[in-house]
Amino acid sequence: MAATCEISNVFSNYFSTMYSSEDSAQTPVTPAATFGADDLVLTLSNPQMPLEGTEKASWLGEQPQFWSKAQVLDWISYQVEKNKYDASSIDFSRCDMDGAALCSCAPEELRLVFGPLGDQLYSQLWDLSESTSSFPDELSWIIELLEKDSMAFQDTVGDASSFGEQGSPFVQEMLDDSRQASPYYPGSYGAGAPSPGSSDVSTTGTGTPQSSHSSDSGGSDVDLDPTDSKLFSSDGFPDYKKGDPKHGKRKRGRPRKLSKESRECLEGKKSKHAPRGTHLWEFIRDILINPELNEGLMKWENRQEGVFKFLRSEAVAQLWGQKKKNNSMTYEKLSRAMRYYYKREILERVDGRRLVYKFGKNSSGWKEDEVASSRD
DNA sequence: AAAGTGTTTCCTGGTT
DNA sequence: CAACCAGGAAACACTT
Repeated sequence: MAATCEISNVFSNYFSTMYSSEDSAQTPVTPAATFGADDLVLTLSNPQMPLEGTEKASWLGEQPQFWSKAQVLDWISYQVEKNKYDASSIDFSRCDMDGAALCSCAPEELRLVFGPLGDQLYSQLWDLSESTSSFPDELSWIIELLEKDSMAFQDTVGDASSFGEQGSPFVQEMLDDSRQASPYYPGSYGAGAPSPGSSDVSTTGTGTPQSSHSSDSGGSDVDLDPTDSKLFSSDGFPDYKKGDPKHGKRKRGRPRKLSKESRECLEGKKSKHAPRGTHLWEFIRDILINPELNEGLMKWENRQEGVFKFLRSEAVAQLWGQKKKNNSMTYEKLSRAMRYYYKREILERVDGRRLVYKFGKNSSGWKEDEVASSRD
């Protein structure tokens, strides 16, 4: 039980860190601070990573050959940063190439453009081409993070979970605030969210912290400037889910959030992040096929048939929300999206059983043999 | 730029 | 009664 909690914490911590790195989009080049050892994990777990600044690592999980020019640049700057290399000696004018071009470079060419770093880049490129070919999702990152963080969490989890257990709105608010104030707050949600698992069900609906009324998908938390979010939380701007339903008929459908203008303004440039295969059903699948992580969140009812069940529906919804940078996600909404899968036969209906779904013929990657083969 | 896709948000009504 | 389930509608973020 405690273990379950910790795992969930780590898991959600993973997501929050991973996706909060996106928040760093608008931070001015933070000097590379304190990353320790493993680069991959660091990219995630240390959101301060100056890195490409826009996303966690746009190039990750994709084969270098398919990288766009932007991804190539991201990767290069990542490598520069990682190696503490003096970027001034790089001829960036010659970096204007896409992945295919990059991959076709001979080591000497790379050396020409990047100097001593060239060799490093060349071998990294090879590693990546090999590893990414079987890198369908972020699971291995979760695992790595788990390994790294589980230690640390042993210490902190006690405190963290006690926060959640109290479920004090103040604590929640604090956690939220601190996250607002510092998007890099590690484990922001990790500490607060999963424990809501205990409180989640009871506080459903209203339970959404909603400090920043979020805004799904794109570099969002960032969309709201601090003042706005203050407005939102205190006196609720559109405040759909806050408590005054009876007040004035809401319009049907999804309410507008921020104007595109302000969003673009804050996003600055082209932080176009490709959803890249991370759909809800894949997210669900990934939790399920990772027994070390899904404990307490979901379970297989019938592995062969692809029947599974939500154990902590709200907690899963929260995680999904984190992934989408939308902390007002609820199981109610998540389940609506799940129901859309019936028509597309990504899921099959399992009636009469609450919280139970079944993968359909248009889903993949969950069968045991598929999982096994993707693992090595 | 318009369409299409995949949600997200809301809502009404029914079931467990 | 709360928590779910079913779907319709419409808005939205992104991609094509």
